[in-house]
Amino acid sequence: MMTDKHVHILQVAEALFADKGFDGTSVRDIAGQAGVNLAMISYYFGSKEKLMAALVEYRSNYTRGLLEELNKDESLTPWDKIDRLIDLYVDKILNNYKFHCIMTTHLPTIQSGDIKAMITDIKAKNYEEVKKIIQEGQKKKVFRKVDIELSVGSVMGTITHTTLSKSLYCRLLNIDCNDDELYRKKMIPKIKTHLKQLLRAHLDIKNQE
Amino acid sequence: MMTDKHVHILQVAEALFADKGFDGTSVRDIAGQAGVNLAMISYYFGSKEKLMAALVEYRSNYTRGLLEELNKDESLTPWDKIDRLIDLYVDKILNNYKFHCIMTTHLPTIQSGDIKAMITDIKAKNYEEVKKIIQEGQKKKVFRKVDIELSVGSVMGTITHTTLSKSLYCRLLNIDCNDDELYRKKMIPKIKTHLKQLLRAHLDIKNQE
DNA sequence: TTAACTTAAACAAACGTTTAATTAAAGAAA
DNA sequence: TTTCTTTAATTAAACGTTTGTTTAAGTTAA
Repeated sequence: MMTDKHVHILQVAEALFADKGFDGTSVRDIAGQAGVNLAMISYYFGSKEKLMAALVEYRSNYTRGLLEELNKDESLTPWDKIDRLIDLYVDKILNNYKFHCIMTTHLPTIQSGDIKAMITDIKAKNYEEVKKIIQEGQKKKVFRKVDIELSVGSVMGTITHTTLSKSLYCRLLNIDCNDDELYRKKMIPKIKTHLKQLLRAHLDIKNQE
Repeated sequence: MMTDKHVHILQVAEALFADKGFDGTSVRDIAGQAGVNLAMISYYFGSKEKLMAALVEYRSNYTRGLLEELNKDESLTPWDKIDRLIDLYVDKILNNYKFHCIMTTHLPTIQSGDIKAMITDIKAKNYEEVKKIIQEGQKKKVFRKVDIELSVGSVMGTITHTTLSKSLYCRLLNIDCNDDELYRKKMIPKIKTHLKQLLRAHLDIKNQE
């Protein structure tokens, strides 16, 4: 059972893991910052690794639902779906960038194969949903032939890059690196515009060569 | 002074950091795998963090030289330069992906501000070189107006994504995840083709809307 | 009264670093 | 070359912390 206290601990752990990494965060850090006794973490989750697994599961159930919903909507054109897809991912990642940092950067360092397989599963399933959108566009002769795996990779990679190289973009755009709110406010529309322009050129069947 | 032994330790540390992260790798691990005494790491580099700084410097001097050389070559058209740029980065990152993993994923977890600033500096300088290429193409009316920062980000992000989500791509392409050689052999041409197609559509002034 | 929750304290193991003793190498004087 | 001296390189052992986890006693709520 997941009480409010469980969730609170997960949220604190999330912020710490994102900031200092899995190994760089001690169970004492988490307990201290969450205001609970040290032993509660083991009592609640079993171990530090299982806490991580619980965090991943807690955060990952949400996205797939949104993707499946988007795919089912038959009133949308393929171009509409691409635009919504970009909006969805940019918002999701930049607004939960702490969790996203963990998923992309810190999880590979975890030695537990179980958790790694779990993540790959989640990514693969989300990828399949996006693939359907592109294939539908190709079937309707709106999109041209492209490398689907890497087209998805370019979208994900671009967004990830803006979270991983945040300090670089802050410097390029003259933003104070500690002002998260401002960074999101400036970057979210910028990334959306760029990705939509990029994919419009990339997918348009009129740009066939 | 950098002896062969220094370099050997750096290479061992690089592989371990890439695999298990900075905090996840102990100085004892490094010493053991490198076949040197534990105390030698402190004796040679001063501390674990300074070893990391030495590693970054050792690996980073190379790339900028290549970029500057590419930019000076006036016999190349902007499209040629884009193609060479992609070849350069894809080869560089996939062939040194261990180091690249450290740069992108593990370094943000290091608490030392000095090293972080060092990395941001390196990235910013490399970015400036790429920016010059795109601006030259725009000046010659070959490239259209695009978001330069994020266009570079899409290239870097795509390549990074293939190293960070290696296990996902292995599954999608039915490759044994442990066979690094095969992964590189299949992915390098695949990424190059995709990125060249992507940028051709993205940058071409004829696709102006 | 029973079960779930919470705690302070203790556990052994692993951590990065330092110490002090020893060996190897290099240079100068014989 | 040989011997002596000085510096550098290397080592095993120990340092004091911090790590994740467990224990056993205590509290709360049903």
